[in-house]
Amino acid sequence: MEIASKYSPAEVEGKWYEYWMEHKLFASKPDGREAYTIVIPPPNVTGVLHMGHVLNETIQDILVRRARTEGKNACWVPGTDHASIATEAKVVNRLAQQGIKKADLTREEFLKHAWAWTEEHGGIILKQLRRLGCSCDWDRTSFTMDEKRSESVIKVFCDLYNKGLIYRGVRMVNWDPKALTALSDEEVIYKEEHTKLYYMKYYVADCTEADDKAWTKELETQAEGGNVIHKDAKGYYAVVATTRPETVMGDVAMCINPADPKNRWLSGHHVIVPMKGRVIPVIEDDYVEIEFGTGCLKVTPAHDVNDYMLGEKYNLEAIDIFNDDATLSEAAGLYVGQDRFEVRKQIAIDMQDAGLMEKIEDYDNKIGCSERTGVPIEPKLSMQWFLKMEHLAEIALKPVMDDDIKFYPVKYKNTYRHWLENIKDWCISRQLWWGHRIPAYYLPTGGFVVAETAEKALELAKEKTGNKNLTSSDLRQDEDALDTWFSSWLWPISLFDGINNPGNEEIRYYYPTADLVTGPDIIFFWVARMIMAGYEYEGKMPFRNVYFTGIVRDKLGRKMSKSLGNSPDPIELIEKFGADGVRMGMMLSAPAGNDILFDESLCEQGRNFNNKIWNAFRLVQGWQVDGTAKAGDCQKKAVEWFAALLREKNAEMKDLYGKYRLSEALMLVYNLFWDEFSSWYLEMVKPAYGQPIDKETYDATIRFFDALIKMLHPFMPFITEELWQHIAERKEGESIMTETLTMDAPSDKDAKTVEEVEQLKALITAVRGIRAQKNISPKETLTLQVTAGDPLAAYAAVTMKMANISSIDTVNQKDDTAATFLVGTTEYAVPMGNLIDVEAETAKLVAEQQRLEGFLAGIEKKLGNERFVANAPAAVVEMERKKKADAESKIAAIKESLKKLGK
RNA sequence: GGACGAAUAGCGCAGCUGGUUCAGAGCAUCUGCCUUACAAGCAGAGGGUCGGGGGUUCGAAUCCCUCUUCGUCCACCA
Repeated sequence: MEIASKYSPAEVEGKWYEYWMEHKLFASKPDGREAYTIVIPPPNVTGVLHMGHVLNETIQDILVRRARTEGKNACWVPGTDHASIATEAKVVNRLAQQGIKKADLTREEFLKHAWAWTEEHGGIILKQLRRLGCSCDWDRTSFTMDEKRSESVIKVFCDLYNKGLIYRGVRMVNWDPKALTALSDEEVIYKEEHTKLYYMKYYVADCTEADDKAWTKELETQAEGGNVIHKDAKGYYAVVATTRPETVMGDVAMCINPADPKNRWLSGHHVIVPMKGRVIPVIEDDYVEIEFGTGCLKVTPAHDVNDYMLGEKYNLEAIDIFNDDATLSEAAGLYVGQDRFEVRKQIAIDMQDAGLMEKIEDYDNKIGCSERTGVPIEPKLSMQWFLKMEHLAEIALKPVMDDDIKFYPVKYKNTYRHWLENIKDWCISRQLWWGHRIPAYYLPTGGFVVAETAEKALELAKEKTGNKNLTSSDLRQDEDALDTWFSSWLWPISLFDGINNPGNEEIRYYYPTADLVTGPDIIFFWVARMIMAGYEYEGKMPFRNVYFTGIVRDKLGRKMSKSLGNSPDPIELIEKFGADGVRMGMMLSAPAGNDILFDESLCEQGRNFNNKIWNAFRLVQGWQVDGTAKAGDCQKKAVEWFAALLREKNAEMKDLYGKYRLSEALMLVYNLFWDEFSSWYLEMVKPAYGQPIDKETYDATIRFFDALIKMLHPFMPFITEELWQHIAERKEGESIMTETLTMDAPSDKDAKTVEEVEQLKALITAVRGIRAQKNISPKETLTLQVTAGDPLAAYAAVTMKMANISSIDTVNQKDDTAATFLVGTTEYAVPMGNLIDVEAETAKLVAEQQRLEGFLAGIEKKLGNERFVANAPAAVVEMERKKKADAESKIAAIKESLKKLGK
């Protein structure tokens, strides 16, 4: 059968994925085997595959497939996340394009649109995962808002409420004026921006005659370290620096530091809010930084977290001057209905015109922005639901600190600890419709009940009010939905229905899951909270190991983004290089925790490797097998060596997997296949053209090939499955995927064999090097001379074949015209006849001699150092002595050779 | 402003508790080859003194201090 010289992924990938699906090879049910579970970090239901997913999912697939080769019952559960803000925003946008405003729809109507959108776009990403070869148990596909998951969320909400961990209250929250919802602290990202610092005049409202006299005097003396008093035609004034002049309408006080000498004169006075004209008190608190701005702080409790704290402390009124969309409200009294940023510009102009602006400076500031919509968040007082975190943080900290749950890389333990130790209550309500609706029901008489269903709520309501005549229409369910992460944090439990159906067979079998693979950006959002929920609801960790991937960047180190256009479409890459090639390209440069600089050329390398495997197979597959022939010495030695090498490398692989050093594991098997197997082993056993191969060697080669593709399978599932069918007697329904890879541990003898062959390779390479230097064709046969005691004598047949040597002669005297070289301390010589270039050969030897003499001098110096000999361990000293002896004998050999050359 | 991490061949990286894997593989580069498995390949070669400085030690890429540069996270300086 003629096989193409180039591997064509497109022809095999689809076929095998179908085969795996058809035979339910990814499916898992609890059984007697050890479970290996991964739950997918659910991508947004309406998302599409990007390079970050490719990295993440490839790693998970490698781990899952590896677990299968170890004989474990591997279960990878896929699913998607409803991503409330992101999805709702997309739906709102689409409706807007159709001329529909969300405000004009009822909740039910809106949700109908949202579900339609979800069905239209949902699951695209899951289909794309199949192209990548992901071996998820698709029958288990879940959605954070499907029935079971929703039920779990509501149950947990009620439970936490009943435990007193959930409360409702008016607090300062992060308000997203675009999405019109509160956000958790984690959803706020800070961006550096160039802004202005406005210095505004607050005239003193209550300047007495005595004040005037005293201040006038101080103004004249201008004493160092004394009051800094401002006065103009309109009177005395304080200067307040702010980045947000538009909030002056909400000012209820001015605050100075009691220890601030500059502003002592203002103590106990009142000042007039510019533009607004309201008279406000000057209060004193050491929260105010003396050195910042003028040391005077305007206090706007409704619009700043810290001002809010001051407001609480000094019992100040909070005037909310913004509407939900961050336009100015009636309460502002000025600029009503205008946007906050327009007002900022306008009020600055107006103040300047009114002589109320002292100056404006440039200022670099950090602005908190909504993670989803990108708009600057507005600190806002509002009624929200919160989850107390103290207890949950406590139960989640210890297991990570104690390494019950291991983080890879470990540096994230610090990050984790710091967050948990400084945690604040979690704002879990969102003013959105797309999500799990909060199961709180308000009573007509005030107050509320929390219950899993409307029916139960009614019962509770009757009890609470004592009114038996209440009907469900008297109750009004809370309009808010829950934060998306309030469902994601249950994912490892809810996927196995452990909330609704505690202690069921599946949760007992699959939980705790084995490994979690995710990005460090969601360590707080998701990882930490899953750990909390895991201990709260299962009493156990949700996963044993967390593998944090890096961020995928382009080769210039920039984040991949749509706007930069530097993010390749994974599906296009797969079409170009094959899924196996893309997977390998991704893994080649993806050590845990480091950012990945992705470059298409890595996929090319992956594709080339596929081709290499393919061609190695073509070679083996084309051999004629002679059942009666005996294996030659060369073949025997080769088989013996490669068997030893495989055992060693397999053990190394195991170690690397254990440390989650997957790129190194891939590199190892890449070298093993390409260099050791293809370049060395196959060349050793390869029969002469047109000749058959003996059965013994052939069978061994097939066994090796089989082991190699099994080692490769987790990384490159498609090509390995394709080739496995040709070398194994596969029955319908069987797959390389479910084959276990068993191999003996390497022995000391293996180590010795491998080491000998390393020397042998050095010998062969040296001969080839001589050919390259002297321009001797590989086809031209040479002879080799060695002085007595050749340690590689047992491999003579291999040497002769690989270096094209006709005879290896043990001699006392090397040929005068030989090119010589050393392997270890053994000197070899290749007689060159008239091909020898005496000058070049001499130069080479002299250089080598000089190098060795330098080396020797270093060692002698070391050994001459009494303190070294006295203090260093005996083994180290012994080693140095051996090095010295070796160097000396090498130098002697070179001198001998030089003499032969007449130098 | 804190905390953490990183700096090793042209590039992206590995080098665990100091001395035989010690200066490493991969890609790239250079030279020679279309040798009938593979030019998406084969054979061979060059290249770094381990960010700077100081210290500990018989001995430092490895431990300590310091500086520089980058990155990440956290933080209420309006």
